[in-house]
Amino acid sequence: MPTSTVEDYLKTIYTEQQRRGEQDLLAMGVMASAMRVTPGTATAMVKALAESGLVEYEPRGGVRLTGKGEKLALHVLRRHRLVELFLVEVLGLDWSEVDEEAEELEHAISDKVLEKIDDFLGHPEVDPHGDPIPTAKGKVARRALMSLAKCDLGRPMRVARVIDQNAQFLQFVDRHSLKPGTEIVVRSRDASADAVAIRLRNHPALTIGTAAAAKILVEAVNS
Amino acid sequence: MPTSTVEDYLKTIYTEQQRRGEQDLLAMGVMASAMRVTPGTATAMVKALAESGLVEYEPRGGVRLTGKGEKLALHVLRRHRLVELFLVEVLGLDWSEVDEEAEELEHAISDKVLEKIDDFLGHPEVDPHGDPIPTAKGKVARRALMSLAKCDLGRPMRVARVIDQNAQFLQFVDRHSLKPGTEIVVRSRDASADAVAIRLRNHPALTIGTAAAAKILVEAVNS
DNA sequence: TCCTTGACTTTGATGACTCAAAATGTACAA
DNA sequence: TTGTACATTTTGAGTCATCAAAGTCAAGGA
Repeated sequence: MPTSTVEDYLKTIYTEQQRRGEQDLLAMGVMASAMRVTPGTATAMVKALAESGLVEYEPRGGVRLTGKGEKLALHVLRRHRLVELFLVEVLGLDWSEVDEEAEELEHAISDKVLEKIDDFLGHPEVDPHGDPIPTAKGKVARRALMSLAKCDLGRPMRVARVIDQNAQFLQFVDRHSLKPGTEIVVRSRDASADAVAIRLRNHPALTIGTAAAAKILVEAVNS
Repeated sequence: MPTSTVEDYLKTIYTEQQRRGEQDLLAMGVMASAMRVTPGTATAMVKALAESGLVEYEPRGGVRLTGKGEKLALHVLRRHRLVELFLVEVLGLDWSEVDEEAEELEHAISDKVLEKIDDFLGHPEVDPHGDPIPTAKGKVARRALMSLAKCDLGRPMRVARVIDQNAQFLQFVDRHSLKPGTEIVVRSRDASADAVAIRLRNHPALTIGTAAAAKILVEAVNS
């Protein structure tokens, strides 16, 4: 019976932690802006989470999840991602809008319904954006992915994950057929121009900025 | 952006109003117990709803929905009932458990998802219990139904609606194949025994109490 | 008419979550 | 060493929904 606010804080700590590498402690300023609350609010909430044993909090240091907190965060993430996939696959929503919808639904879905959805979808491993879906036991499949900003040049790759839930960006990705599953080759990079030139089968050449390229993760095509 | 509490109060006022005939004003005591809060809480909330123009409140008289309040109540009911049907039809939950699930989901579903569900289900008119699903515009199809406690004796009827969300009762109804759609004949009633004897094709004779019979609504089989 | 009873309302408090703004701590630059 | 700038924490306050318990009203019986 954690409140949905608590669930949101834990989810945010987990995902921010992932996003910023392993820096261990997450600063309160980052917390506050990720949660879109004032710094004072973040401090207060994090202290409360620490009281509940869900996080460890070091004053003026930052916050990190405990085992218990991570378990709950992963459960929330499982709900979020299964719901996203369900909305896309079954109800036909666009992948750019399901994050927002799932934001609410993830707090309202019981375990029973969740597992029905999981069965219905055939126990998928990733959501529509390529984000891994934690198992009911809290295991997350790890994949070694590279971004378009860093992968080998000239080598055939496949888009595996897009790390940005912004609807605008997702629509851009879709318009250029860069959704997970697409095969792609990075032709060249130009650091000065901050640009990455890519090529897709049956598509005109495309050049995107490094920041955008960094948000598109690929894996080597093994064949 | 009404809170889910507000939505629950409005839904309760609407359904209680329906249940108790047209008595116009709903007493605060009824409100309080239907919402499972103390009388003081009900009074306070109803006053707040009156401030928002969703209900009319007469101190020591009771409460009734305004047009605006009824519209919102019907929208909540639409969400609730479409979700129930979806859970039964698509995810395969038992009809005895979907009311509880929908209780949460009804507050988390956007209009966009709701209409996708409605499309997916083919614009159904009733939920798994036979309760009418209001249209997006707030129209409720009215049907002239009789309960097993009052309908004609010996005449073929079809179960159309079961007015009780209690899981135990719904399971009982299911066990005896009395779900909506089933054809049924009331053989006799015995006021002293408080009993109603019924018969279904391919089933042993069954006698149920008047209170249970009153919760099962039927319509004449027209053929 | 008066009193009792039961329904209802008011009052004072609480818990969760939030903000604004004041206070504090810290790290780096001079 | 001493400021100062900036991140963080603290403080005081507000909203929403709730309860417990005290207060009030109104209707019917004596």
